[in-house]
Amino acid sequence: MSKPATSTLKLERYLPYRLSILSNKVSGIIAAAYKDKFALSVSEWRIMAVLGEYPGASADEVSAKIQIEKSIVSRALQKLLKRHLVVREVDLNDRRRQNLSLSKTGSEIYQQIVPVSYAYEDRLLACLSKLERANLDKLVDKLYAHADKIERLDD
Amino acid sequence: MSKPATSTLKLERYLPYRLSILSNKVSGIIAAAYKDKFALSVSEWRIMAVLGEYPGASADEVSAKIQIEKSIVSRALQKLLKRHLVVREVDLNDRRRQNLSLSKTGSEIYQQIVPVSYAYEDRLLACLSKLERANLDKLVDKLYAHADKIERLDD
DNA sequence: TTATATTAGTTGCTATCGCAACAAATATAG
DNA sequence: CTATATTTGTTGCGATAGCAACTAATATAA
Repeated sequence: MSKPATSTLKLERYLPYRLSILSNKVSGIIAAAYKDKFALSVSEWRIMAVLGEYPGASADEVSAKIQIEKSIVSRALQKLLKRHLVVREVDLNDRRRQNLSLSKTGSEIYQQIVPVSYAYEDRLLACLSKLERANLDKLVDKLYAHADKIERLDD
Repeated sequence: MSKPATSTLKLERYLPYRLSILSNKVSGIIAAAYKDKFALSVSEWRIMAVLGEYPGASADEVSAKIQIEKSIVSRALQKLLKRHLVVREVDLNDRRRQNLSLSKTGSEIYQQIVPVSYAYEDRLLACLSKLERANLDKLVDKLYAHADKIERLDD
């Protein structure tokens, strides 16, 4: 039996769409919390998160890590620097490079946000069993790696 | 054993972040295809997708369906109307409302995009077994429903 | 050395986002 | 009926996104 000449797309069952809605919903909830409690956008918070994990990273490394365009990282950094949440110093071995890290205040805020973030994750994952969580993790990893491959093929 | 006073967030293992990266990657790949082949943004395509499934929907209904702010829908519609991909007519029973549907040209483009969209989905899901796909579907559904609940609690 | 290419980061520009204010039509309350 | 509230859709405006051009520093090649 051949396919009908005219078909429709069931948006609600279409995985790319479903991922996008789910991700926006989840990010939206957390973004609101960050914004309310710490006056940070998701991008700003992610930059701080990278610097919490990798002190001394450069803007370029941050950009690559969180897959945010370097111009956006640059402007988000300007805000974080102005608020003295992040400090930077020119790398003496390579003066193009600027090493970034959380300031004392930045670290304190970071330390406050980490448990809040994990609490949101826990709350979100509360609907899944331990096995389901492990499965989800595996599936997302697989898709992630595979999407990377597709992306490279397309270029 | 109590938690250490200082902890870091492993961004790469943080589900909200992972979902966001995965979703952006997937959407980005498909967005590029829509843009190249049909000069449509993802929002524009989604509007067309809703109208393909539900001809006669109003802008508000489209907005609710795809969870895109009504101002964005309004402006995206202006473009689609200008390109004559969508037509609209004032509802005679309620003149606030405007019934939207794909034009003849719009339908033709829609018919071209549907298989392309499914092909991308297939290609993305090629890395998963049938069982894994079913699992993913179930997990996303669960998270989706649960995130909705969390969202409402927060308001 | 000098010329060229690459890399880090910033900035200009345009398009989009998303909230809030708004106008017009309709629904509801008194 | 009149006044008020709600609903649909548009628009103003500030914030953000993201491409591309740019500067400055470094690396590579001749």
